[in-house]
Amino acid sequence: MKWSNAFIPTLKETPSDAEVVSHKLMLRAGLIRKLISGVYSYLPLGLKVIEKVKYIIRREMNSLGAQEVLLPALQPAKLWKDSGRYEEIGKVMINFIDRRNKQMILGPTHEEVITDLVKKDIKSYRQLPVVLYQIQTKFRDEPRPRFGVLRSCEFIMKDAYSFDKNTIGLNQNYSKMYDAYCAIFDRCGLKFVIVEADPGIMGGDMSCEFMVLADSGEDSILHCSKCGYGISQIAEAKSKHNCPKCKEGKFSLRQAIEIGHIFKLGIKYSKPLAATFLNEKGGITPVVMGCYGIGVNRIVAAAIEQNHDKDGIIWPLSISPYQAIILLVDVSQGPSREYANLLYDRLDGVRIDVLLDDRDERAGVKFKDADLIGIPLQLIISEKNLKSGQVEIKLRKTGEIIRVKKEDVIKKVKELLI
RNA sequence: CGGGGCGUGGCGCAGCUUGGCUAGCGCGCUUGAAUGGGGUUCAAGAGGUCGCUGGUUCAAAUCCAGUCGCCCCGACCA
Repeated sequence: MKWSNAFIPTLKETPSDAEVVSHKLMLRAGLIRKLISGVYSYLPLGLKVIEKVKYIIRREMNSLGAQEVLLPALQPAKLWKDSGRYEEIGKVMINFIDRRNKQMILGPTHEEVITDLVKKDIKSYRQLPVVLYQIQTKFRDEPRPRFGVLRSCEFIMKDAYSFDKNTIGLNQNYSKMYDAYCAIFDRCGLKFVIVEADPGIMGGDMSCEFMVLADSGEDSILHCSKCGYGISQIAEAKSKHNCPKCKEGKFSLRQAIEIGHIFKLGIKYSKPLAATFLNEKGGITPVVMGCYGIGVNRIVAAAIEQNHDKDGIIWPLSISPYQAIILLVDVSQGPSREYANLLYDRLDGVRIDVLLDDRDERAGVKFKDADLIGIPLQLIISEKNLKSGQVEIKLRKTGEIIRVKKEDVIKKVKELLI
């Protein structure tokens, strides 16, 4: 993409309604814009990051044998009355009457719908286990949306559901998901901790939360700096001083952002919604469920919370909107522009996703914007460099500048992108 | 929902306490010129019913009431 005809509106100053760093930078770097409180539009750069995160999630889900589906956001309220959660969830659920006078809701989560789906087609233990997932927009009328996309009323979630014939099967799927979640967050470049949590209204026997330590986090957790063991603050008293697991590390209260949560649901939904199958002995048994969620928008915000400096975002390579940005610091129509275009085409030819800053702006503006939007590699092209047959490659993360000969640029870029 | 704060061109703000001529500043935007490696300079422009409604007054961005919106703390967070 060439910046001169792209929609990447960066801001020099932070809009006054942003408080936390990820929100400020997402606005300034032109990733998002607010429509109303708790509802955001994703601009091209923001959407690209979302898509990168989705790609990583899909790869990991598919490789553990989960299959992708897409469930409706529009749902009948009756389904929720049947499961017993209608009253429980209350005002958070967006509720309305359709033209046939039928009470409808916009899905805040999908246990009910998926259970209903599966029960109609799964009749025998021979059809189990099944693991399904989707990446979809959830709607929650939050009492207090805040911190940009960290708590919003409309957000993208990956939710997966496992269906097993017994607890042994559930435990296996839960454990596979646990591993996949670690892989996903690792690949997204996040440092995270896993805490035992309170399943809350979701129900079930146990749950684990995947948390990114960040001052702006809304959740408090107790975390052992030595062995990494953690528990969510709600689940246990905060009186403990030493880690209950390794007995050595200090147990300290930390703020964190919840980016994933996995639950062993058991028969909490399958029983009331009558999702049953015939077991080996011909008995009618409810399916044993697990459910596994990831906040896709939150991964983006959390990645920024963990990877930024005073100049802007520092994207982990795996989720960066572009892999490299070419900075044409001379504005003239001369050889440097020709070379920048040539390099752009060549990188494009070897499938490197590159942004060419060919705007009629001064060098300073381009440097500032490049730092702000945080693309890992900055390829700096100028008359000065070209005279000595060179291109500068600046690493956003360290600020290190590598000078390479023109003919070696592609090779070096490939090398740096590994 | 309780407490607090804020709404003035696209963005950031001043003016409001103590009402008074054509409502200001910085950035951005348009045009021209110069400049050209870390948010360039000069000149000329465009752009605002001061969130909205009502009230007080000769006169309201400014005072009063209501209302809408936004942010923060708390409650809540499946």
